[in-house]
Amino acid sequence: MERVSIEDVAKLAGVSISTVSRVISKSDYPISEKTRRKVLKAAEELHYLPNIAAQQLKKEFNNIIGLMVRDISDPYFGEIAKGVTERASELGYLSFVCNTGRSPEREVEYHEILWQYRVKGIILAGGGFDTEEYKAELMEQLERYKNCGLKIVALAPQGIELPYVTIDNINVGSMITQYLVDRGHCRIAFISGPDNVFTAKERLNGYQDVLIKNGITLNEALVVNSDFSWKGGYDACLELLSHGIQFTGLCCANDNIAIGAMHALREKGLKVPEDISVISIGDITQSKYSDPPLTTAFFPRYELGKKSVDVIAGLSDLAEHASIVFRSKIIERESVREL
Amino acid sequence: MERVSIEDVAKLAGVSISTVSRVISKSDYPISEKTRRKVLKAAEELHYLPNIAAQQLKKEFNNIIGLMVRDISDPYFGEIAKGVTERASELGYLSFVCNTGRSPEREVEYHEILWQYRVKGIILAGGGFDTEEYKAELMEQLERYKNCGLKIVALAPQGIELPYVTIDNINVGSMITQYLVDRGHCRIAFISGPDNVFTAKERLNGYQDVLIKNGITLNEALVVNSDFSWKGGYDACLELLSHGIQFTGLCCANDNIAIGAMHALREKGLKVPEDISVISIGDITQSKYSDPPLTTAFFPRYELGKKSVDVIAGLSDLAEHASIVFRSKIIERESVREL
DNA sequence: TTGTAGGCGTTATCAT
DNA sequence: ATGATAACGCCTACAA
Repeated sequence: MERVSIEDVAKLAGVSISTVSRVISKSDYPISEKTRRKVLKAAEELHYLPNIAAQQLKKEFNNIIGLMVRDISDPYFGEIAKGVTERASELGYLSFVCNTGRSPEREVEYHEILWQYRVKGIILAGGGFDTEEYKAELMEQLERYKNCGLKIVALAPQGIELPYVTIDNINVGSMITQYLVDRGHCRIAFISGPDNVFTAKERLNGYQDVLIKNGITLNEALVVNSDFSWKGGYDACLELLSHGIQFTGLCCANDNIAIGAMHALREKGLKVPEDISVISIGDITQSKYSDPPLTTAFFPRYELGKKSVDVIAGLSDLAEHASIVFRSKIIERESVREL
Repeated sequence: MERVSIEDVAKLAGVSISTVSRVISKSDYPISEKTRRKVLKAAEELHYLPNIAAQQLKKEFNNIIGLMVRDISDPYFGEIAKGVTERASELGYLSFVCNTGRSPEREVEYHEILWQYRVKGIILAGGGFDTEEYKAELMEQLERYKNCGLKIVALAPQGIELPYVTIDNINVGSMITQYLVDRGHCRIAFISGPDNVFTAKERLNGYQDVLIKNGITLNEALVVNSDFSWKGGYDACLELLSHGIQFTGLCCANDNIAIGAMHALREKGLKVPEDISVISIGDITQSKYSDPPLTTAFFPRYELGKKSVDVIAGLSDLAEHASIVFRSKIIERESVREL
């Protein structure tokens, strides 16, 4: 019973392996009902399931999707992963989750391994790094993928042209900033992500655009970087406060940052939203359960994940350099007050 | 350049495919330095990487680990997945993340697919269901796996004997309850998980044991089920409150529940820990950033994930029905007060 | 309707 | 030190 192959089934059923193959793979090849039953019975009895590696040898690609994330324990990526894995399994795919830990080198390694597995496509969930080296590596991979038909989809900006399923990060950065401006805030701080990550840069750009458009002077001391984590937000907020510059509004590049920052504010005796209004981007599940519940821009992570699988499966035809852009909107909760 | 195989490399290098194979697979077979270089150069030039499916055909198993989780977007599973994927890739494995969405049927489906991919092992991250049908199915799979050497490891109770890498859930349920008792609480409520999931049952048992041991009468109206989610905790807490029974302490089966419950308490004007002390199990990252920061029992999810990969890789020899049990401890923060 | 045989890309076993 | 060849398990023309 150890290694049961198609041949064992054929023997037990008293037919040829081609017949078994045809029955098992549900081809529309005509098979007498009697034979089919014999085969099915034998397969059942032996607990036969085809070896995918062997099937694979004939095909061009595996039914596998590679999902590249920076940190799968981050709810941001977790929700994307959920969308990807669920949709993938609906369509008969399996998903490799590749945790890069924010290391460009690991990411490149993963690309090679995924390629060896002949995955059908790769989803880049995190934003790319703005370094020449990283971009060059990525471009090279892409070139290879294009030649062989392996599909690639990005959910966040990579600094190069490729198929995107995403939201407009500049725009969402603007939205949250404008939201505060509209409510009378003009001293607005921004806690960003790492300064070499495109996602962070774009959101920050959106913030800056709005300030300029509204005639508010940019103040470098009001912008601080973090690493998109709770702790990062906490630390960054403390740093921001240490600058001693007054502000009434705080835009955060994601919800993690905002939750960490609110924690820091609380520790410093500052009340949200009475003293400081906080707004961010993400709408992760726990943003609803923070204290106060967080006002944040909806980011359709689950949908993004699902859609990107459709693109790879060829269900959603996305031209080579086209993009699918989802819309965002502000989820109003209780962390912002009108001045 | 489309599909480059070992044969292409052999041709370009002007050697036989066996030679290429020996060079590429780094066998300790003697190869002249000159030939080796020729082969490596050709491989480089063609961007050759071996097709794993083909290699697979020869081997018994793939270097793939299947990770079965209920909900990858839940930080509990996210952290486990991080431990698994990181350790896996250190050891040259890739991980399929299988999101079962708490459906036993999907779980069984996944087992079949993973088997077809000839994965090296499967990690059961969530607690099993206490239904005869589910257990029977699982037992059957296990039988098959045992026959062919596919390893299986559970991180949470499944109701049957198999290798575990886990913590003692009964004990941790007791620990948090005792912690409240020690601080003078005797009216203690418990928000559990789904009542057919072993993890939830065991933690609840621990709670009941402690109450009995301390001569506190069990009150059914103080125990409520949830689904281990934020919303579940929120709803369950509201339900609990609706029973109208006074309590000063609240044990939650996990941090999600606690965070949701604290939200409900806040809405009802109840202060934590002044009016109600809350304690739970998990120590997920955001438990530190809740308001107030949550006192909770440490649950080494990342370590559990890592260790289970070691077991599958054969690095940590775990006898067939033995277990590796991690220790827990209470992380004291600010959600509990002494009466 | 069913069976036979060749090939998918590798590795391992023989030869040379 | 290198090369030819037979598996590995499956699919698919092509035959019967």
